[in-house]
Amino acid sequence: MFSKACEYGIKATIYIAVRSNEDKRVSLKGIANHIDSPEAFTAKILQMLARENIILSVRGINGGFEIEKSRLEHIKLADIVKAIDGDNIYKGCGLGLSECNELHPCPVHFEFKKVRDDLRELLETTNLKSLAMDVSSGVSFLRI
Amino acid sequence: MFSKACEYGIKATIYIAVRSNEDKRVSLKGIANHIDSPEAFTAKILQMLARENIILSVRGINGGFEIEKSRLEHIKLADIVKAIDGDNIYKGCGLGLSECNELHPCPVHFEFKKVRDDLRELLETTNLKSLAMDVSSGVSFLRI
DNA sequence: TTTTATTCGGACAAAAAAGTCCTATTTTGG
DNA sequence: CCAAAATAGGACTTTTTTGTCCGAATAAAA
Ligand code: FES
Ligand code: FES
Repeated sequence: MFSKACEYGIKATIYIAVRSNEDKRVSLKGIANHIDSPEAFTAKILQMLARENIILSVRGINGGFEIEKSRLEHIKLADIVKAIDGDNIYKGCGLGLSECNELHPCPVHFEFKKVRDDLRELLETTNLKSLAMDVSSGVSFLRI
Repeated sequence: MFSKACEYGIKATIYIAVRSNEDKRVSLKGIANHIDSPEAFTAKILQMLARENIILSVRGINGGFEIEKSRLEHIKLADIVKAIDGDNIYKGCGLGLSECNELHPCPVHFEFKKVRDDLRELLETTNLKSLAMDVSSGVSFLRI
């Protein structure tokens, strides 16, 4: 469904959100440990997210990653997915035709489109704050 | 969503179904042309599908691929996807946790599960015959 | 000012997915 | 039987994804 990079990106961002909500900044090492991801690879993904202004990175001692608290509920899962995997999952044809086009549909188009639109809806409406709250309260988990 | 191999596999199988429904057997070359896929790579995928008894392969002159007409409506998209990509798309966690478990859910589990189950439903209920009919009647297309 | 803890970024390495090529095998028509 | 036409399958190559390493840049603390 999502690439590994995107999975790590989502989990990392949620973890940063959890800690930012407690006014804590978190280091790469802390992130990689909490989401159980390869550290150096995670660094690359965090760089992408920082360049896209989804997270904020701070260099030097006591540096790390954070997200402005007030933005938490405005950042959607879709922002992260789009930054890492692009929007093919929303827009692309499920059978790989060059474009998904109602007027030239592939055999699964009409059924597939529903599922894809539900996924898009999910990603576009789910915000970081609620995801972070669930993790904080032990309702959901980022690893194992 | 699906691997390239799986996309080719689905399209190839639908095309074989179209022709089988007209009591024709079709060659690798014919398939690759009609679904616009790399021939040698498509051959590998057809071998997999033949080993899984989803399609029937016939060697030698006038050989090719076919599907028993009476089976067309009993073969589901899910059979093809499972044979090529496995069942991770049905069963796996959307964020890559080692397993998708209600009792230890990832942050997107409850929303994601709905979409995933809809996809599973779609794949498990869509049969080859109806897909082939749509292509035959010009309602849907296998290439471009 | 120096040391230390941190991210950044480029180059590299490994693994997986996608794709190619060639020979062997099978089948049928001549 | 022999030649031709087809799939089977193993070895190989290319591309993409995933992952590692290390030095440079930065910022705070000592
Ligand atoms: S054309 Fe294939 S999903 Fe729309
Ligand atoms: S635990 Fe992640 S989708 Fe179920």
